[in-house]
Amino acid sequence: MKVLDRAVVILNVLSDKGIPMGITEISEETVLPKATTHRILGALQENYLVLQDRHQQYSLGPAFLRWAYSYNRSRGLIDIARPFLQELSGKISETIHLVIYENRKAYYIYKIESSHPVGMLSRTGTELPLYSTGVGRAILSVLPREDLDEYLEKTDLLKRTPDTLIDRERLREILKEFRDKGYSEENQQNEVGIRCVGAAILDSNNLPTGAISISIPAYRFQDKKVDEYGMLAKNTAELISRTFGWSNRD
Amino acid sequence: MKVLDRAVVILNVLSDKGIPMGITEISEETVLPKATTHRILGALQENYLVLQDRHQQYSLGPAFLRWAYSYNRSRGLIDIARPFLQELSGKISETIHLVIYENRKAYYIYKIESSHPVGMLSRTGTELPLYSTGVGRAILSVLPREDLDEYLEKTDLLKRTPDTLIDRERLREILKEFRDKGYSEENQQNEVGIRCVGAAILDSNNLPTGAISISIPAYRFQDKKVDEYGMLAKNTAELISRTFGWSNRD
DNA sequence: AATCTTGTTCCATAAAACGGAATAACAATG
DNA sequence: CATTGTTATTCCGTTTTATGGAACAAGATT
Repeated sequence: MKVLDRAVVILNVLSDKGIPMGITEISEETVLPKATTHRILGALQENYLVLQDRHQQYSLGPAFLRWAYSYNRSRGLIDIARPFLQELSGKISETIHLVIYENRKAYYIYKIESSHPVGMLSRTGTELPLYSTGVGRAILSVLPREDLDEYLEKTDLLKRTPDTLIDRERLREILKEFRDKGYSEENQQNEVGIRCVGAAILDSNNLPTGAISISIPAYRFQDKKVDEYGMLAKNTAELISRTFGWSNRD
Repeated sequence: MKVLDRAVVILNVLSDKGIPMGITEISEETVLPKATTHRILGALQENYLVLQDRHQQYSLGPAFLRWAYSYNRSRGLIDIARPFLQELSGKISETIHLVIYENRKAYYIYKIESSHPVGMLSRTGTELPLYSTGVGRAILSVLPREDLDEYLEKTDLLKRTPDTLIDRERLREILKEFRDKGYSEENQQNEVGIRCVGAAILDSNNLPTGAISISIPAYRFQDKKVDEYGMLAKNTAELISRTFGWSNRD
């Protein structure tokens, strides 16, 4: 795949130089024929990967901001969160999930199994319900009012288990409680036999960028343990949030 | 230059999704044959533009960080503007946008949301319409006559909302008014429910190098407030322009 | 006005991309 | 554990596309 490699070389040269370059300079630096350089630059320009100013000087374009931002979000979150989840996993030997909240949807991106071994990306890409999962509820609980309104309006609440709460007003109430407590709960709302606590990860804008949860078989997750685990989730999420740029609640 | 265009499409799909994707999903989303998708992804991977995890899921690679950094550095606009926007954000707790005007096109590059910097935007890199946005109108209003003529000639004015003004002559008139006042306005021209004021950032040649805007939900942006916010935008843009080399209007 | 430098276009040729279809690897199911 | 349904990867003859030397054009410099 020659064109692509060459395009990358050109972009790297532009990036290294840092200031706008003429086509001759680029073609010398990349050791590519001028005609070829010209053609590739033209294609790059059409895609806003490079810009050409009024003196025919080329420089990198703004498209990279978008891609870099995206890279930072997904990859960055895992890298930042991993050590904290490892630590949490040392204290409790239970299943821990990390999800990313992107485009108003949540996806699993990382998982630590109840035994210490680490499982990666079990079923990435499958969107998971916000109203019935620990992670989802944690995210909903910290959402701005308008966003929550929109979510509740557009979403069908389905009985995923016999216990699933599908009353919108009641859901609002418990989300309010979760927000105050700093962690969310869920008892066999999404899957029979599984009980969860969760907490949201916030960015510098106080918006949720993801969430973590601790999942335990319901039969051995007694009520009296909920607060203990909930606070663990809350504290871990807070540490991750800090590293992620979050500074203070409200 | 087909491969390049297709590669860009693939990267955009990955970027929009935000999380790792399988090759089938990518090929469906991009409407490219699977074999082709596979080949291009392979080439991208060799250049570290995409990463493939152990479950054959692709995501954007770290190469973009380097390019985005370089882009930002060369365009010092953000750095210059940031403190002034911060200051403005302290006075009003509303959403503030910074755009760069480059090659006759405008792009969002920075945003502050109710006094919390958001930084790079996910939508950065996508061109935004000049005739219907606050920032765009601010830029058009200070353009030399010939440039405006050319813009109006070459651009299709589309009804982006029911209210969008698509009459060229009328547009000319209000741009003239904006130029005299020093700030632009826009009421639900680009997005229903959003009302803006904007002001252009000028360089030493008196040409627009960018613009800023204040966006407020239309229902609480009363007419009587427009001039107050407009002047704030104007004054802030003027301070940035000065630091950017601009000396005096006309 | 002449000359040098840099950017752009041409076009026959060679090379690279194409994509339908076969195959292989994996996961889910019964 | 065999079977079925998915999803990823490889193959390869064909078509399209990129190639780059050279001619040309546009500025800049002398």
